[in-house]
This record gives sequence, C-alpha cells and structure tokens, in this order.
Amino acid sequence: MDRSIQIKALAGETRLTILRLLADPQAHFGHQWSADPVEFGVCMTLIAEALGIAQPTASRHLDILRQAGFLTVQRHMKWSYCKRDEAAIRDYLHWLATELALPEPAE
Amino acid sequence: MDRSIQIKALAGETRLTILRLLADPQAHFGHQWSADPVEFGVCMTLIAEALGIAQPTASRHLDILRQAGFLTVQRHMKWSYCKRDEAAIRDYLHWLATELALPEPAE
DNA sequence: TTGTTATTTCGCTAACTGACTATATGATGG
DNA sequence: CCATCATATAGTCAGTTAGCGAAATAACAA
Repeated sequence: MDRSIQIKALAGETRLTILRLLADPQAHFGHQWSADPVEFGVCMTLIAEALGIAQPTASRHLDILRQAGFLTVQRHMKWSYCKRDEAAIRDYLHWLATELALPEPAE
Repeated sequence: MDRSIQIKALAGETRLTILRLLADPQAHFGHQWSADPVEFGVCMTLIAEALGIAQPTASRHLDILRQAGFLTVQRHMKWSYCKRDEAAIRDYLHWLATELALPEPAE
C-alpha cells in the first residue's frame, strides 16, 4: 500500500469530514430513500449537499479517498454508494502510530 | 489545540521523515559534538544535511512542526536544538484515532 | 429515441506548498 | 569592531490542490 497517497488523502479537513460523516450514516443520511445508508453506503449527491460543496468537487474528494482505500464505492442502479472501509482506516492509523513511535529500546 | 495545523504539518513525507529521524537521535545524529543529541536535541543544520535539503527549507519545516507542537526548539549557545515532544505526538495520534473512529453504539 | 438523474471528466482560476537563492539577524570569538 | 557560523526571513518559481461551471458519460424511465 502506498502510504503517501493515504497521507495526502487526509491532509485537509474536507476529506476528514467526509469520513466523519460516513462514520454514522444513519445520523447524517437517514433520509436517503434509495437504499439503506448503513448497509449500502451513501450516494455522492447527498454527501456533496451535506458538505455544502459542488457535486463534481465532492466526486473528486471521494475518488481520492477511494484511491487511498479509505472507502469503497459500489454502483447500484444509477447511484454510487460510498462506504467507509473500516479495516483500511484501522490499518492506516496503526501504521501511522508505528511510524511516529519511538524505536524499541535495544535489549 | 488547533488540530488543522497538526493535520497539515504531517501532510507531507518530508516532515514525517524529520520526526522519524528525531525518534532515534543517537542513531542518526550520534556525531553531533556540540551537545548530546538525545538530551538536548539535534541542531538544524545537521537535520538539513540528513534530509539533503537546503538549510532555509529545513528551517521552515521545523518551524511548522514546532507550531504544530510536535517538537520543541531550545537555543543553547548559537545552536537551536530540536527535540520531539512525545506527549504531543501521542496526543495527536489519539485524537486522530478518535476522530476517525466509529461512534459508540447507543446503549 | 428522448429525457432525466447521477456521476465523471475537462478546462479554468485562485490559493497553497516546497524547494531554491539571497539576504538579514543573532551569537561567538578574535 | 569584524569575521564567522547558525538560523530566520524575503522573494521567486514550479508544481499541486481545491474549488467552480460546462460538458460528457452512464443508467434508467417513458
């Protein structure tokens, strides 16, 4: 996994906010009627609305997060549903913690 | 603490590398003769050399890390010694993990 | 086919970043 | 004071990023 892509993906607050919104889809996107936001994910238009940014801009942010592996996008009907990849997020946090940690003292 | 400053401070690999180098001063800067690199920290010129970048560039990176709280700089004689702030680094990692975590399920 | 809706791509601008050189400041030492 | 060394600031430049609107593509519906 290319960590530099992941580092940059989380460099700004907008994408951090996206992941935060997607952490609790029911709370923020409970009004999505086309599919269960928890099961299938959240469609891009709703995410753009929630952020107050234009939809193409959201699309690009979401693609960056997808490339970094932090979320998956699955098309169903004409919508693209975005869902966090919890394993990838945990993995990144673990890597970052290791990266910044002090070295093990020699025994 | 302004987290957005910290997020941006770790957005590139150069500053991540600086923190990694400073994690083990003895290994990377054991040749510093002006002061004990572990006790006092590492002087900026040596850090710039280790990174292979110009001194002003290193100075700015180090200032960004200092503003973010990830390291402290103390002048002694004519040198500025940089040292990681372990507590601040731990605190940030903990905040980020919380920020990205799933919400506690309602009880 | 035609229209509608969702998403992506394109082209643009403004702002930011990371690097550099040149120069200024601060501290030490003749 | 003057020279030297370490660091900071200023100015420049190329590359990147984040935003937009317009247009293209994809999936359906009539």
